[in-house]
Amino acid sequence: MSDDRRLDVLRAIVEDYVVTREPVGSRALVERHSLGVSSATIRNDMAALEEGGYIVQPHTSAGRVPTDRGYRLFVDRLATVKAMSSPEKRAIQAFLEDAVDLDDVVDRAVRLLAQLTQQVAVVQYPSLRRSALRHLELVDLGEHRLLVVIITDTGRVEQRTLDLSTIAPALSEETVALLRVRLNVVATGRRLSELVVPLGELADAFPSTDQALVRAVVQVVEETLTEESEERLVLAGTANLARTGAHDFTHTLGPVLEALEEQVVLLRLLGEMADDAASVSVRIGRETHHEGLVETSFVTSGYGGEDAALARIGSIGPLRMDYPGTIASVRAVARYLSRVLAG
Amino acid sequence: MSDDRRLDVLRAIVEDYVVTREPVGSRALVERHSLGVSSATIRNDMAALEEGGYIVQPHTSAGRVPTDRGYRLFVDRLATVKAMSSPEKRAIQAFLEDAVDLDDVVDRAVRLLAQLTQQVAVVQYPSLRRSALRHLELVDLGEHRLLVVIITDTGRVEQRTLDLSTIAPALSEETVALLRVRLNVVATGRRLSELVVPLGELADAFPSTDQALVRAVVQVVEETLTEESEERLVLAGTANLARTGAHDFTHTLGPVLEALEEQVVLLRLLGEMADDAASVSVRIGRETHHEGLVETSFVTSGYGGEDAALARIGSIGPLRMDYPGTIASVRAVARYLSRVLAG
DNA sequence: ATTGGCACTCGCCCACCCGGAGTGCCACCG
DNA sequence: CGGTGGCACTCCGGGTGGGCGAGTGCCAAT
Repeated sequence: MSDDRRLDVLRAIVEDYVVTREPVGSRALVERHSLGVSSATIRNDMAALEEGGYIVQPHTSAGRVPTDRGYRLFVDRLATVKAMSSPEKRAIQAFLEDAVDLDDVVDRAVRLLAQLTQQVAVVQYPSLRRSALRHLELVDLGEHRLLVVIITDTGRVEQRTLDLSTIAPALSEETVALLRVRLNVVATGRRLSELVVPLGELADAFPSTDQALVRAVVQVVEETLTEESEERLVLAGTANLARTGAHDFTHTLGPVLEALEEQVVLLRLLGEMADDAASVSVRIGRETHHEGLVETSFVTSGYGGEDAALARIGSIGPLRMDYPGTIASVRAVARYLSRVLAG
Repeated sequence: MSDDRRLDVLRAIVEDYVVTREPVGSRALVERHSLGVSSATIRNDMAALEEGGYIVQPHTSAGRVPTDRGYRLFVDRLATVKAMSSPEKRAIQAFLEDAVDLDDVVDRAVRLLAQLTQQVAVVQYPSLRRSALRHLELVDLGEHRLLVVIITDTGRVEQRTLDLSTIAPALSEETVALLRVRLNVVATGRRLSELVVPLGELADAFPSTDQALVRAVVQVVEETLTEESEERLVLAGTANLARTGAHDFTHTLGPVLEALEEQVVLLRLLGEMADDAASVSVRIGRETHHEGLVETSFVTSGYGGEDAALARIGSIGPLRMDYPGTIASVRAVARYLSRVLAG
């Protein structure tokens, strides 16, 4: 008995099931794929695949459906990558290049990916922690309030206001100006990891009356760069869930929508997937480790950095999604997104 | 025949239907409400109400269901306002007051409203156009790029970057500083409507070499205050659509989700509703003028201004929603949101 | 105007049945 | 020993038909 053929059979089952959304039987398989053997042989192979946990039959006397494990084997060893056509590539690039600022780039990327995959797209904002700082700005708002603006080399702008009424009741224009200059000297062009120590030493250079102020500002900068670092997510295409695959979810898609609204869940998942070795990472069904997502798969890719990615972009769809196509789309958008951000 | 009783009947039908989600018949009505007449009489009234277009029966020999028109009459003349309990009020206020900045306030408000109504909540960011300016900041980013930061008295911060390479290749520190001071003198504490003329005159006070720069900056400020003025929307609770009322929508909830993703649609609607006289405005079914929303109703209220509202907050749910409850929740959250923003 | 009564209409539910797709197994073959 | 044709069996899905019950409209009586 040939192991190769069994894998061919699994591949055929996945491919057919993705298209028809119906359990696929042995006869249909030999008709639609040139496997060179009879349906009886396929039946034997199917029994073996079921034994191995790669497929199941919903009821006796029904065709087979891939399991999570079956999909996993499919994406790991069987999927043939689809290349994007040149016109598609050009369209993606052109669409992203037209963006006017970071918000616009992210917005365009997420809509584009939702459109390409006909699923739900997710884009994580470029990490502040891994970005380099371009500029720090302090603005005295009056009423003892100081605005801290942080600008990164990816174009991301983050702001925080700081209430100084208990710390520095009298805020002198000169102190602010001096602090602004020194902060920028220390911080510009560096990443957070290279920043903690120098920032900590900064306060020592100021007169004792101002040290509380300096420490407060430094603390806000550090907090913003760490706490909020992975926080922002943008979604698009939730309507695709209802449109294409209302029946892909056994009950309703309520739990899925809930999971998507809980950004914490997605952020944790994205974090886990960043640790995966490959550039494109796939989580199938239970591998998402979240109740609401057991009937979905999540394909993500890092973007924005040569060595370690700045953040991730991904697509969420039903278990029976077009894995090769989704992987190709996610990879392509990630690639061009990186290019646009670098340029 | 008493017109009053007919209205009572309509009210009873709406109230029952909202709870049971099933067509309500004459017998059930007299049992559950003390109308003091027999079911036969109710049947006559129902026939008249159907004649008037307020109710319909899905099939012959079924109970009656309110029409859009029936709901409209209900909210206009029949709904008895539910007062929020004091503990509820206190909880709302406390929850909103804990917010740390504008983004947080808006985020909390939208989640809170989604939770209270068990529907989809929408919050529009405070209008830039109607806000007063607190501060304008210019930051030289190098590489011929200038960052313009606009801060309003509601705490909203908006930023734009400006490419000056074609306008002012050599950007002097002094020019920027001078422009910053003058911009703030002119703009601080004013609203856009009071701002267009003075901003336009600003360039005249600069040497001719800098006028192009000044005009570019002024233009960006004006664009940001107008174009983007109503742009930002935040949603929450889309999962509630699937949870509570999967069967409230004849086909799927796909079209509804699509409409919600098209923020343009919601923005137009919010704009229209701002023109409505009352503080709380209700759109029922077709009144939304959007195909995807024909099976939903939209309850909104302005917030944040004594005379003209800064922006709107609202809740979207199925046609058969609890109108009095939703109206009460929307009004309450709007009120406390206004209070928090003003304080 | 209101009411009790009554004939009538349908939608819903359930039970039943049949066809067809698909399986597992077995005996047979190269 | 793997592959194949054949066959009995299972069981889902869909279609049919009948009874029930909720609800209506109408009418004659009060």
